Amino acid sequence: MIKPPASARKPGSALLDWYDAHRRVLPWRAAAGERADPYAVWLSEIMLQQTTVATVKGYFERFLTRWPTVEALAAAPLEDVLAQWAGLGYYARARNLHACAVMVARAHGGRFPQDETELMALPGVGPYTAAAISAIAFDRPCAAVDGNVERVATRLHAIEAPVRQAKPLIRAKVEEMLPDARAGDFAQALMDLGATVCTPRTPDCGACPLASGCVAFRAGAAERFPVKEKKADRPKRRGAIFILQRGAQTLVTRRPPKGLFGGMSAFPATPLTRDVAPEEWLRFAPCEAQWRALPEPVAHVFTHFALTATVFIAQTKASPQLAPDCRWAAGRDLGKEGLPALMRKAALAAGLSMD
DNA sequence: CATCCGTGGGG
DNA sequence: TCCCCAAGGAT
Repeated sequence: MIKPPASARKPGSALLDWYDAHRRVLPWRAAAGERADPYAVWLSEIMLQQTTVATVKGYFERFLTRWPTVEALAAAPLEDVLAQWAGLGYYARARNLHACAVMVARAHGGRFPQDETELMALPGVGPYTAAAISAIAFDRPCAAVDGNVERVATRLHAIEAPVRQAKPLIRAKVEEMLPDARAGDFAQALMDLGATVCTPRTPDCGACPLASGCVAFRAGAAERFPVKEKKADRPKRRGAIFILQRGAQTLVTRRPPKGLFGGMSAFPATPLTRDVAPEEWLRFAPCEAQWRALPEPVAHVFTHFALTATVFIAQTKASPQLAPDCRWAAGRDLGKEGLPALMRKAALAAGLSMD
């Protein structure tokens, strides 16, 4: 069959041709012409929220190996899921992941809904993820608008308004592009294009299948889009982390179910979202002990603040009075505790082996 | 609706 | 060093 020249066809068609030639091979992505497992699509989409492909790959493989089905994941203790998620960040995603698995397994008979609106009712599934699952797993014509697609769309139409306000317009523009068939491929093509060609800094417009219709490119100003709002400056905060050892054991706590590191295993610490002056640090120690501060604090940058945490270490022989959410972790199991990256940094600074 | 919520890599 | 950001969602 002879295809008409790309210029005479819908832009979505040129994009699909490009996708057939340049699509990325990713662990959660089905082979060309095959449909992906909805469970794998959902799992990958949750992990990929605000997280790079390179970082997600390993986590995705480990999750899928350990919990091959949504029923298996639903049957797992939340603590196991959180431990497996440790290091990925945004831990509410892991809590919602588990809650969503339970909901799908119990209320939906183990099958993910195909409809965008029904998907959005699931924990951790918002407008983008619902559209992505519906399109990729079920080939429904939904506009999955993520950061990549926002960038592509704002360039195509030279949208000057800050993306924050332009979201409805962007979605409308993407919906206009939706093809009659291959909705899943189209959604992934738009994201691949944004990730590999229509990149934030130096887009490769010469390789772009949509360049001929791109207003920003014709103006020689692709890099100017999307227009961004000013970012608030990151406040600096101080705090302390307490590592108490009893023989080969190390004291860990369970963080409260919400907030920073919600539900995660961690070392006792000052309230990390507050700036706590050095004079007050020892008030937050889990017990009385000969606390010794490491000479170099641990620096850790969160989305909305930068933390400098002094690490205190102490040994104890007796069994001190401890808060009820504390427990002793075997030294050789500390690596399996599933500690957030900050806590792992602290452990390494203290010379603990994390294997 | 602005804020909260992690982390690691690249320019 | 610093800043940006990467397949956002919940509240």
